[in-house]
Amino acid sequence: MVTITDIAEALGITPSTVSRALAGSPRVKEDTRVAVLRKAEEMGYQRNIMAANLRKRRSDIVGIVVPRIHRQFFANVISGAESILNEAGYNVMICQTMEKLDVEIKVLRTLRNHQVAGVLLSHAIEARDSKHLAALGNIPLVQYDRVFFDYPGAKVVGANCEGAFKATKHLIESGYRKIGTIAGFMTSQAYVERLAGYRLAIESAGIPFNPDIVYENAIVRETGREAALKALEAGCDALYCCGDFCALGAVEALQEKGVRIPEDFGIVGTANEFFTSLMTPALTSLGQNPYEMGREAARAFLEGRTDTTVIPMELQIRSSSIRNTICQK
Amino acid sequence: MVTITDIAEALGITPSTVSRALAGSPRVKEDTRVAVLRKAEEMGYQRNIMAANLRKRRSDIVGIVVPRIHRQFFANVISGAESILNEAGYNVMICQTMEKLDVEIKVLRTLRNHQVAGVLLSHAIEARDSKHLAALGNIPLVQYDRVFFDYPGAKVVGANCEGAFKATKHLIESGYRKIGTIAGFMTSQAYVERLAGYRLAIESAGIPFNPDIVYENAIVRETGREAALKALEAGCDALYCCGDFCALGAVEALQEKGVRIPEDFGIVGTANEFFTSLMTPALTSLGQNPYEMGREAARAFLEGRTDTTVIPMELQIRSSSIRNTICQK
DNA sequence: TTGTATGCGTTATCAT
DNA sequence: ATGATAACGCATACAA
Repeated sequence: MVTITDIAEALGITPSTVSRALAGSPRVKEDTRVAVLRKAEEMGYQRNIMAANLRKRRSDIVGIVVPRIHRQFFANVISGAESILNEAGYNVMICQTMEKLDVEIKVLRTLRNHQVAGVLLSHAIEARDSKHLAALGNIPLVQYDRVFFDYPGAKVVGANCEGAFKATKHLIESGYRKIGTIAGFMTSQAYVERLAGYRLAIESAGIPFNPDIVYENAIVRETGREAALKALEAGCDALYCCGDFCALGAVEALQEKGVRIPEDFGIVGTANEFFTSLMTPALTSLGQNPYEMGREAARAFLEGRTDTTVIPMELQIRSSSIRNTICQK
Repeated sequence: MVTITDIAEALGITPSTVSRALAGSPRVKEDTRVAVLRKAEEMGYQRNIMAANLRKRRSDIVGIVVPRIHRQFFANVISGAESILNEAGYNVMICQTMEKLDVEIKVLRTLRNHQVAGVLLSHAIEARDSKHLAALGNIPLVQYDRVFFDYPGAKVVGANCEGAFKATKHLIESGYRKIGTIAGFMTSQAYVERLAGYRLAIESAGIPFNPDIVYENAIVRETGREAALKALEAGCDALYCCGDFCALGAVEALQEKGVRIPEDFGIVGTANEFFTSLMTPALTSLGQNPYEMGREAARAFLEGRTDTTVIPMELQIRSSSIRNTICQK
């Protein structure tokens, strides 16, 4: 393992100068700079990142915390963030919380112990408040997607309210009459806002908001099934779903009951996961631009922002929400 | 930031003893051990991993290199590996190569510079040989899924030959006659073996192997489409596909041509991605047990193995390869 | 522009 | 069982 001292000796100068030359400091003569660079190359020098980090009391790693890596949404956020961070010379450490609070706490402690340069976080469903985030100390934190607004610092969120409004309005315009919603967990602001957007669309259309057809705490396939069956019993003919997995469950449960989609019942999901386009019928879904969200979160960290950035959401209209012409009349 | 020196001073002992106590060394009296532990807890001590790693000349991080995080297969490998490594006190650094050789080289250099404890790698498609792996120096390497057999060290692979054999045999038993294969890249041993398994099944059934209906270099959706159209023209009535994405492309291209699946044409994919169960018809796929593969790769690292572990593959039979009774006659 | 001196926090070797 | 001391490789404040 060749060190800056080795290079210094080979060149008859001191490690300090080598260090400066390697760091591109202006306080070093051009000649010696090129000499150092060439020698370093020649000797196969590789900077010891540990030593540098210890000295600087900060690592070159940025932690990215996601609930689950399996979701296309988060995989895309990661890729987006990585694209920006790598360019800026940072490396990325990806951590999954599996939606569990205790894992999230453990993960944050690990990142803190590693003295990472920053953390991009979308909290676990189980995390009901922001208390545990303080464990990061003064490490810059950017919250994305699922954020706690009461915690200071940069945030990058989707236009949840606006998006859910568009999605619900689309269902209304498709001719559905009694539109319920699978609403997720009210402990998370993102879901609260989606519900608000849903409500706004409903009321804007002159329909009274009916809390009986708001199905909270559902987000996965199985709970989506249960919610859909309740909605059917309550006389609904459409559902705006806060996620694609619960929407999938809803579609399956309804189809098993002989309900035709979209003729009898309209469904819209959220996230625009890859599988939605392969379902029968293909699922209309509210896309969240995760790649762009990841890039924005990374930029927010790099620029030391403390404000909130909103990423637009786009409704990808497919078959599950379009009544055929006969029904539309 | 509280250090072992702080704890030592508070207790009137030396940093050495504190270090030993914290490390659980047997060379320290029980009383002082508990005293140190309690004091550390009380003062909110967090070990500085940088310093420890610098001193030990080795980090507590294991690098996991994947071509793309988006694939369910790799997401599951990661989760499996993580489950074992976290338990053993390691942290994980996930790196995507995007299937590019230059990115893979860069990533390996980064991991080396970080002096990671080990690397689990599935190489990029673009990597045609193992030359660049030497850049890791003496960092333990475990190759998984896509491996170079000419490079020494531990390997964890799927039972590709056996799996492809089962998949192809299944198509034969379903009554298909002219079975081609979308075969992937012959630069990768995994695909070579799948092709071998396919051939073995074909020949075991007394059918002569026909290289004209082997479609190489296809692996993504679009190339799968192209291969399927060629297969159709060549008179095939079934395809064993080395991946699920090329199988998806094949299904789509055939359906657009009015070919009915499975009645007219049988398809089997590989990897058992989530979306395969949602397609119409649902895609039969050869599952690779990625979670288990990740766990085995992690164990291979922990135990310092240098052999090859084979993970069985399981055929998940769905609609795309089962002819209805009328056709079967 | 370069050199000198020091310390980042830990672990390991040696001595006691 | 504990202490003293050095070293891991680098970066910076200060001196020249």
